[in-house]
Amino acid sequence: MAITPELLARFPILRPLPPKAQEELAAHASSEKYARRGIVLHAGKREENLCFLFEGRLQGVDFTIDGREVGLYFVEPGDFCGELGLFDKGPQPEFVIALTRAVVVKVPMDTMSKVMLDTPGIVNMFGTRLASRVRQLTMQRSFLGLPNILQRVCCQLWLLIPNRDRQAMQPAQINNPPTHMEIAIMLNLSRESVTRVFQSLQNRNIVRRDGPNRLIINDLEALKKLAEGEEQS
Amino acid sequence: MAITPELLARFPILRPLPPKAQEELAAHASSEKYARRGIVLHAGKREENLCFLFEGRLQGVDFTIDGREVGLYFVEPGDFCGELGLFDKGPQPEFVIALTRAVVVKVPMDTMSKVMLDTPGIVNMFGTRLASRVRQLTMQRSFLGLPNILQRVCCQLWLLIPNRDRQAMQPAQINNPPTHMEIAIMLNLSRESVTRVFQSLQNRNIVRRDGPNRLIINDLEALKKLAEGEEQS
DNA sequence: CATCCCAAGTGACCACGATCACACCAGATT
DNA sequence: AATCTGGTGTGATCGTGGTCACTTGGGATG
Repeated sequence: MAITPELLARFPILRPLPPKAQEELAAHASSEKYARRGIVLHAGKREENLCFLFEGRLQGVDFTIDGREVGLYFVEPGDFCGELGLFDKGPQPEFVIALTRAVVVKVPMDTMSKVMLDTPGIVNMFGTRLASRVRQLTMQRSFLGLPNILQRVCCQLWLLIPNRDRQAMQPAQINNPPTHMEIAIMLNLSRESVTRVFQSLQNRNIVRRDGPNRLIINDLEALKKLAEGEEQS
Repeated sequence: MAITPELLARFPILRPLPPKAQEELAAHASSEKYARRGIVLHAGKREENLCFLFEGRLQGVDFTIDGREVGLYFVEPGDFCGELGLFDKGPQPEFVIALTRAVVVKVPMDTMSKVMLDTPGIVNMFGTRLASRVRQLTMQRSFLGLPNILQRVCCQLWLLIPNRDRQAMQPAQINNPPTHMEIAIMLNLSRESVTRVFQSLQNRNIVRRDGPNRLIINDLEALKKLAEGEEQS
């Protein structure tokens, strides 16, 4: 399927590129669909493409030696993954898996490298991006330090809320929310524990399910309080 | 104290720089000593310097809302920290604290930025560096997924062993080893649990203390086995 | 429509590791 | 010497959250 420069320009990190660069990238890009549980990036393999997520939700996951899943980050539409190889030629460290049906636009790494050489300033964009990835990993790590399970889950939920809603403190919705299991591996919890927390949140009318593909947050205020540990159990 | 270009060239990431650049950096650099527990980088503050560690050991730490310490990474001599601000102008996300007396060479961020502009290719070095930071955080995160305490501690110990010794599989030593508490916060454990694991390792003659500033690893093979979960409790 | 499958919900049980409360020791500090 | 401090060592206790075993329900898929 042909990718247009206009489509690429919808990704924040590509928008500032000069039109020529966007055309160049579009000429080599391709789109791919994934089913739920589809593997977008393989751990251990030198990755050849940057993967821009157009639709759906992805999750970076690692596996411990004994086979347990560890969740690292979520990828939402407009974001991308697989960028590590742009800087070092090392292999992709973790898997990236589709949590829902997903549409991904793939841009070959070497095309991107070429464009980066021609367009000074782009390197910095990707640098900035890496920096924010480090910040995110750091924050996620600090969640694991929380002794209280409820708090951990609320912190994660808080992060899943779209930015604008989070600031407006208005009832928000999370599309394609991760399953309990997928949240559990992000927080070093068992699936059952996450379920129990959700039960508790639903009983208090803080969140509500709206079909399988949508989670409604009724009471942002309360959620925030819980995330910050100002209220108990 | 005056910093010579030769001194700077001892840091791997600065060595490839052209002599002029090294001189420029040296002219603006200064060195600073820290006592144990001294704060090298302040979380939340826009950081003005890159901090190159000459001697001692540092640790990146974050604090959860309820005041618990969370350990993020260790910094060893030859390495540096505070590089996030090079790409975005965001604040330093975590504290960096001296675990021992430490000597740090500070290079002002804007001097470094200037040198980066003059010397294309350096941006990439720092990009590569950020990439490896991401890899390291990811790996550290995956340790937390391990259900077995002993295994977690052994993984961490394994990482603390100097590269050359790790490959040679010969008895190794760790200088200025972190305290049990400092290891504990890296692994989401209590200090007591770490102590008990060390007791167990010492009883099996896998590790040995040699004064307060040195830890000897007698049996790398056994440590590796434990880290990989091939042996129990 | 029947079947399958996977996510979610739920109770019972129990083990692991946190917590608490100590003792001990070595180096600083006076 | 006497005191302090911070790191380590150790037992007793207890609670949380993992594990197991099961049910329920809703979408897919044939």
